Amino acid sequence: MSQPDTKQRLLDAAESLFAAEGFHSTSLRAVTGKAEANLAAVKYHFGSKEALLEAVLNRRLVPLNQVRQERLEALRMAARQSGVRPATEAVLRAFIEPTLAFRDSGPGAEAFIQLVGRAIAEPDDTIRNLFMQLMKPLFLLIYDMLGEALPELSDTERFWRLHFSLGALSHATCLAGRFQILPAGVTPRPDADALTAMLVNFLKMGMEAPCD
Amino acid sequence: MSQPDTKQRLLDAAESLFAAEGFHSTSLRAVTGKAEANLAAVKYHFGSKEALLEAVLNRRLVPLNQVRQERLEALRMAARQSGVRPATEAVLRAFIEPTLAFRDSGPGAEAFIQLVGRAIAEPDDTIRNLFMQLMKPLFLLIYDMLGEALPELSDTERFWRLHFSLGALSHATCLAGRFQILPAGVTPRPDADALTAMLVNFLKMGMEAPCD
DNA sequence: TCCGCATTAAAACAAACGTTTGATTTATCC
DNA sequence: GGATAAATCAAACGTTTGTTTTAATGCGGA
Repeated sequence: MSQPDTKQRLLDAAESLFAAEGFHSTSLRAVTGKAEANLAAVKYHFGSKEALLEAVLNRRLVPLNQVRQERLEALRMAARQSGVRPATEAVLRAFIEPTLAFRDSGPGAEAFIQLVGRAIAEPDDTIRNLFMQLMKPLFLLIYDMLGEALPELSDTERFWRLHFSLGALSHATCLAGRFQILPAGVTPRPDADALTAMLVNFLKMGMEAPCD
Repeated sequence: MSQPDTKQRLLDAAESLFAAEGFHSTSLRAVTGKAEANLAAVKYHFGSKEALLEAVLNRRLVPLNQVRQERLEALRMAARQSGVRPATEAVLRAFIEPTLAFRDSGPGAEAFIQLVGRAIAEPDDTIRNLFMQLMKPLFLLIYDMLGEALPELSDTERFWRLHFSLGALSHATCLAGRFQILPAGVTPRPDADALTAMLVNFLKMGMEAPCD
């Protein structure tokens, strides 16, 4: 049980608890308890609770963002070489597919995606800035690519439609099967492919909606 | 400054602070300080911090939900009497229009809508259940009406598309102009009518997207 | 005026929090 | 194998938290 490093165990425990209970509601004693480590280990390995959160975010978000960025850049290159605009669906898929595929890559990853979904709406400025700083280049990139895919859209429309899409995505990932309300005949936990298909299909039409 | 009742001032202060800082991050001392009331007044008037949150939610959400429910019910009646299915756009508008109009009805209302946007993704089960219990009838109603508007949609598709829509709405209300990233040429704070138009226009197309 | 009730006020409660210290153990290298 | 550094540990730090108690205050009716 105690095979990985203490540092890794702390990251795993923090990831799981921050996702399930929220950052402020999770005590360091709960983290070190779950990680079977000493309370002071957090200060030794990270320095503070906030630095621990930063490490949790960095560990997974940097590689994930790199994948998403590569897919978007590849799309941009293909569009420039072929001379045709990138398809809206392809842009959305380049962002969403790696996100949900990563979510299904393990229990820690699923918790992390849930944590990220919450970070977007985080009230605490320090935490939200921590997250937004990591997301800003990617946000501007997909905002830019949507402008290439939909040049007739006004900046304001494009900005808000992107936020609507991010809201839909983060809500879908945040819920993580914890529905209070579940009507009959509903699949509560579709896998990554099924959810990606539904989400991209939905957002593509919204993105391409004509402006009144 | 201290004109309204202590009870009202506590509700106003709690609403504002819970929305801005989050429930767990807001201390009762901050609430009573802002309300210019004694700390023990919370226990006297409400009983506990959680009961204060419940009162904050009830004060505004019950009347707002009643308006939304009435508009949805009116739509259902009109559809039954005319024999034609309700329009998807009309169903969405019946829910979203009162929500955003209410948001613009005052600073307290805006904070409240922000608070509600957060409550959907709240990690704490007690809080989320508190909120979901108030929202459940309305959720089932709009889920039902979307089924009337889009009978060819599978239950799972309808369920998830509704959640995508709620995610987009809650994200848009939660942000409340607090953007970290704001590209040039973007209107950061559209009024209720403009945001409603953009949102309904976006979601209508997503809702009506053909299934593969 | 005096009584009774609703409200407010000050103070303290135990518990939990993030943080820090200093000693102890474990591992690494010469 | 002994010295040096890394890592872990128990314990306490001072604050802050929600809650509770008890006394004081304000106020309307007999």
